Amino acid sequence: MTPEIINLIFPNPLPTPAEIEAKYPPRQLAEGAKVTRVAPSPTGDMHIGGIYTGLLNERIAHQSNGIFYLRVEDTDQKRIKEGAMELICNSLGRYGIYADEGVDKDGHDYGPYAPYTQSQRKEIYQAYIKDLLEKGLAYPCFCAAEDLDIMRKIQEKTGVRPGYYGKYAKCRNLSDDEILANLKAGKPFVIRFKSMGDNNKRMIVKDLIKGELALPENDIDVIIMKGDGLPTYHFAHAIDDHFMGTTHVFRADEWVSSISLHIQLFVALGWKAPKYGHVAPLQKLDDGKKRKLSKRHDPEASIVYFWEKGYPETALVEYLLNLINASFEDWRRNNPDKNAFEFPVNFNKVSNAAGALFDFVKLNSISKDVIANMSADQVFDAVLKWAHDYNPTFAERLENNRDYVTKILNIERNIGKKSRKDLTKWEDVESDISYFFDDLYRPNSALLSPISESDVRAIANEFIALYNETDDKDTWFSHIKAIAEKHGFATDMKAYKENPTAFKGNVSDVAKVLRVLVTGRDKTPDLYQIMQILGIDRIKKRLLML
RNA sequence: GACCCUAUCAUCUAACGGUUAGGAUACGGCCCUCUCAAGGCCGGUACACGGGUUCAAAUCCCGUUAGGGUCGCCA
Repeated sequence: MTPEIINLIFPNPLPTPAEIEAKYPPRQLAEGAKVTRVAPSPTGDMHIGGIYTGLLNERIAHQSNGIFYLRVEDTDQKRIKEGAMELICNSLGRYGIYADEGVDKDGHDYGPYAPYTQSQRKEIYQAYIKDLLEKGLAYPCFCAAEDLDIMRKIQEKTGVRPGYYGKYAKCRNLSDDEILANLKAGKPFVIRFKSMGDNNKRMIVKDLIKGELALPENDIDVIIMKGDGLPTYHFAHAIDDHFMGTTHVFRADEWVSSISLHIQLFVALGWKAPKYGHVAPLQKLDDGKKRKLSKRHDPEASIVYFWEKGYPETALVEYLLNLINASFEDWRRNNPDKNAFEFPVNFNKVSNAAGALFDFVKLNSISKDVIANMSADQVFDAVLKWAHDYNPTFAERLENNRDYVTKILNIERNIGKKSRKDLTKWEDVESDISYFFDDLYRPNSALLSPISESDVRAIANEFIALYNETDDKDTWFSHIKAIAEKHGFATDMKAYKENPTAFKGNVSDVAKVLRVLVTGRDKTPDLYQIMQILGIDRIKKRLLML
């Protein structure tokens, strides 16, 4: 390609490759240290899969005393959304995924390889595109989008592989004169990579997760610079991961078919490609069929969904770790007190199967465990934080009743052992504890059904006569037994089971009357503790409502 | 359609030629018990199918079927 052509393409001065190499020298890394990254696009969405691969990359880097950085892939200017950076940084930060280098929520760079935002690296990309042009490894293409659409349709119709390659790569063999004429005429253009691959040949690639892959060589002359002068993903990936010193790239499965292109790009640039590991995408069951969790169709694909529901951050992290390495749950059982980030992640043991169904049942179970092992104060703070964002009236109630609610949350909370596990997520808390508040308490006498009204009345009245707030639990229960006995309910479960018809019911039915009257529910935590917290006035009022 | 990948309980998975195919979640039962939860104990018709190779196959090979992914001036 003549200098005249190149000057028409890049009229403004650009740094030379040598200058760029000097500005961004290779990293000095300790033995075994790995450099990984998370590279989201600021599109205003944060996919759960992004947290998944982000966590994997972060663990691999930090576990090895390496570097984990954040790069913003904003080369598609059309899709950029305001506030996206804040969402990205918040999402990562919430789950403890900290970048050593990158961009903060205000767009400020930190770290030696800045800028970490691709749109600000235009000159770097262009310098190398110019270099490839000079070396004859790239060329300008003047085909309009409509022409390409037509071409693709023809290819589909005639059953040939779609794409810009071989005889379909019309601009590949344009003469210098033709190029010059087009350029001078101001015809819009893109820059394409001149592929040296042969689609009939296979290249063997070792994927860190999937193992050996036999991929066809890339023979498509992909666009490396778009009409707006910014690079496409593929080219930016090669440039950035080279200069930022990435050693390992763990990314979603959907990139597998691009591996050969990427390696080709690294070869053309004269650099060593990073090691790749491809993770299968999270799936969901839809109409009996598995499919990729999609932002468009599935609210639960977005990380915001988990915030709205109020899943504790640790629960999601543990669930994801569990998907990354199934051995996590064994480790957790053996190390119940350790922080999840102490778990040694092994990328060799990431499942290379088709893709896991995102399992909310399991997430819920993990979440219950996580919450059961938090203190009442911690739970309170987390619920309050959640409520501030998603349930302001509840937040107000919490703030006005901190001690009271903390006591409620402390019922049957025995951290480390046999702790109550009825809370799955913060969203559930309000309805869970509603009966502790008079304005939310709803009597439900229907739950009393098999027990006669006169018995109910008698039980309630007699209990109040006997109730003393200072009684210990045994004394409290002895009153219930006494009432049971008096009204023909069994107090001995064995006796009751042997001859159920001899009794009206048993002591649990008496307790049930009190429970239903006091809480409006037939299933609650320990009734004694509930009554202690509720206080005698509320109990009296509710028992005498009939 | 072409290409790549994958295939073990309902779900996530372990197994890397020799196991009564293991664990977790879910589910069911029993125990405990003032209900529920928790906890303890127990339980279930899982190696997609068909061919090979081998003394021996869930594990290796081939095919079938099924599922997933990719074929953009999106990443």
